[in-house]
Amino acid sequence: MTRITKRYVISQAFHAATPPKPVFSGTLSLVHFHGEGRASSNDSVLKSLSKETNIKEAIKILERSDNVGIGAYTRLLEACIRSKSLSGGEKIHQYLLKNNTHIRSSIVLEKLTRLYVECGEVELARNVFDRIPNPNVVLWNSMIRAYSWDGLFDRAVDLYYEMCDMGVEPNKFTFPFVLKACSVLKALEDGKKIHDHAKRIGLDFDIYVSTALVDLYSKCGCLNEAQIIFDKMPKRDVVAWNAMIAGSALHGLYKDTIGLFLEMQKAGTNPNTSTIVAVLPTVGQAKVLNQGKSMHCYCVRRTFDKDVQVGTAVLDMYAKCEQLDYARRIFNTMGVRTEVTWSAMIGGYVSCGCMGEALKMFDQMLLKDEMDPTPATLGIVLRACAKLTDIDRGRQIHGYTIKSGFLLDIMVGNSLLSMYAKSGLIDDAISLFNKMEAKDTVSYGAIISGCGQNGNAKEALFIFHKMQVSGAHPDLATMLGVLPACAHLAALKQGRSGHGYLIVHGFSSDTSIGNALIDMYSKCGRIDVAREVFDRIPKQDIVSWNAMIAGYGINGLGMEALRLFHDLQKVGIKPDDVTFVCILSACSHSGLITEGKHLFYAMNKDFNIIPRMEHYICMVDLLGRGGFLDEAHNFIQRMPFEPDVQVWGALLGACRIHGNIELGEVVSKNIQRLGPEGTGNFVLLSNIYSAAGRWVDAAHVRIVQKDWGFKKSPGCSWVEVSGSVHAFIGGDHSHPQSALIYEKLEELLVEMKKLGYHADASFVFQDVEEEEKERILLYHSEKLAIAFAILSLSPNKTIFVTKNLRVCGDCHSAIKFITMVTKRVISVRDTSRFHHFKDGTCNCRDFW
DNA sequence: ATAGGGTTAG
Repeated sequence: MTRITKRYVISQAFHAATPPKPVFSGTLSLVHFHGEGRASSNDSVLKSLSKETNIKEAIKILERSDNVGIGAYTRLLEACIRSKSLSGGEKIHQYLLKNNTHIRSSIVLEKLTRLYVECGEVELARNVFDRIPNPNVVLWNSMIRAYSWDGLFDRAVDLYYEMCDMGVEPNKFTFPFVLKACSVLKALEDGKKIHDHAKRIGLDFDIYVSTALVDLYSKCGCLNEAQIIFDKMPKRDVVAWNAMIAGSALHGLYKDTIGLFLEMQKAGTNPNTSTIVAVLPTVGQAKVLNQGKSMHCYCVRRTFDKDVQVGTAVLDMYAKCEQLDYARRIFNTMGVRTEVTWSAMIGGYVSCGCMGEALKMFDQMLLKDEMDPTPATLGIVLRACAKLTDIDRGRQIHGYTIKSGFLLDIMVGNSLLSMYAKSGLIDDAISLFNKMEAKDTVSYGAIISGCGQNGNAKEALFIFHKMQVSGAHPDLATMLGVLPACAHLAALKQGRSGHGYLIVHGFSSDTSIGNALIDMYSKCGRIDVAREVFDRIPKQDIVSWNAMIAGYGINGLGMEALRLFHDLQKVGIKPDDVTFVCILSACSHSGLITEGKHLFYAMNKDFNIIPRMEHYICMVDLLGRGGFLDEAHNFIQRMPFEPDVQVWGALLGACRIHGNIELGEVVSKNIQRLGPEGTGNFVLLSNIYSAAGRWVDAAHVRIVQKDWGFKKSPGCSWVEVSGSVHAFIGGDHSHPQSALIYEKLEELLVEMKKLGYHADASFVFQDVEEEEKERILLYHSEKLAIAFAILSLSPNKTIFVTKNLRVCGDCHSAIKFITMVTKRVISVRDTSRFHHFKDGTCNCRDFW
């Protein structure tokens, strides 16, 4: 799609730049006609030929003349070629066919082939070409070149092989054409074969052939190979330098590119606009503003800046260096601006976060005549829609991509996908994804991370498997979507196999990958492996440290988290706001209240980080869990900004743990005042009432909740057994081994009771008989998952169960008994942390 | 010359 658009633009430009020319104008071939036949009839032919519309006339005259030799036709055709008169040539062709004259003559067929080549009619050219018994190398060359010009690169390469098969030896003009085609196709293997061929003929040192080889190898990523050929060139012109520079720029090698740019000038070759246009993007990528400025000066000195492409490249460089004012100034002073210029400017605003300005410019662009958005423009604007979650505009653009046909452009499709996914419209994203005909690695990456971010990790992993079957190759970014999905599901086996894949493909030393692995392993309960990964990351960044601190936090290893926080300061990396969220919640989970309070104040005083809502949530949680309910309440009231639902929710949770009904009621009034966001809080409040036996109040809360239209999401627990995830909801009978599972639970209950277990009825939130309560509790999802795991996993194996809500208090105590009865180690990950149960205790020290 | 998927908290 992109290609078609570009060609459309180019042909428009061509028409605009070329004034209508009288065909057969000037002195062309007139002289030749005089040399042959009878002067009188030829003279009249020539006269009528001076106008294209008179070709028919010319043919009539030829028809009337006797003994018109083949030369007259070939010269006529030659004239058509020079003036690119397709219609004239076609008329002659038709005349020859009709009269069956000279139509098998090689010389006529050659001229016709060349005519069609020059007029861009490749298929017609090929048709005639195939009738020539032994075309010479020049004709083969122009045919190959014609395919290349028309974008039919694969056919250009095919034709080269055909030519060799026919025993025609390529010359120094053949190689540049066919190598160019290989370079565009990234057909390295073909390119190498052709390179060998050129070597055998001894043409590989020709400046044009060498340049084409440099271009081929550098575009295919073999920069060393390109450099070797480049170094061996006896002479290098600006095109050769540009090929080398463009190759290194393409791979984002800023230093090498600038090095070549300087070297070129030292060698006495002046850069041209193509050089500049190749170099500037790497300057922008590397954000080296000073270098960019001096390149800009160079352009001004050589008046390159009048060139649209150069101007656009300079503008883009400033935008990438976050110098929007410079970029805008360039934009304003440019005499000519193309769609690319506008797109670059809009893109600059988007990456700098100025969405309003970006959308304003996009609207202005739409109002301009003869200025239509390109696929790239739409991609940029969709990114803005995603960041703003401007769904209306996003959908509008979706409509436009359908109408314009741009939806077939895979990048546009991917931008739409990620716009929907990031706006939380995962169903729209999935349906678009299913409709997309061509899907690449990026499409899969977008939908996988989209599913993960929208809480559908299972679907994410399912699509990941489909991706591998489809033959698309997961890359680094794909895995950065897959690993969090594994982490969410605690799917250790799948996460581990992902880790293996990353090692095999050489991605495992990447920092972001390491960070995602730390998170995955620590959420799968393997804090030891997480630490190993952390220690092996060659260049840790702040995210690595944060992930590791958080990992210790949810595993109840607060002291380890604090130790790491102190190590962090020793290495000289500055903690960021997220670091404090991690360390404060780590303190909270381990009951390290003094340390947490200290850190909260140090955060502002020593680290210059102003606490955000998230930090207040952590602090309320820390104080509340620790039993300092009034202090937590005071803390909220002293907040410098309005606390949100989650802050009050943290306090309500603490009221639940410590059974404080009075404060719980105050808090829940505040929550209801703040609006409908706090679904989970209804459950908490109702639980507080029912724990105290106030069934009527509890029921009332449930009724209000219902009236407001909220559903409590059912508790769900799952466990991974030999690579597949088995999920259970409370009282669930849908599992194939259900009967065995319930039998096991009854058996366990008997043993647990012998050791002193009593079902804690305060966790049953319905007013039913005691025995019924015991059953309800016994069939909680976490207990079902544990029973299934006991049946399925060998006794020496730790059982990992994951739950979508907080683990229930009765289950928490029951699991302790289960570890005593079965002598097994059980870990439960709930929404807030890990509970590692062993020998009748849990490492959360009942701080759940 | 412009463009797509990405890790940490709760």
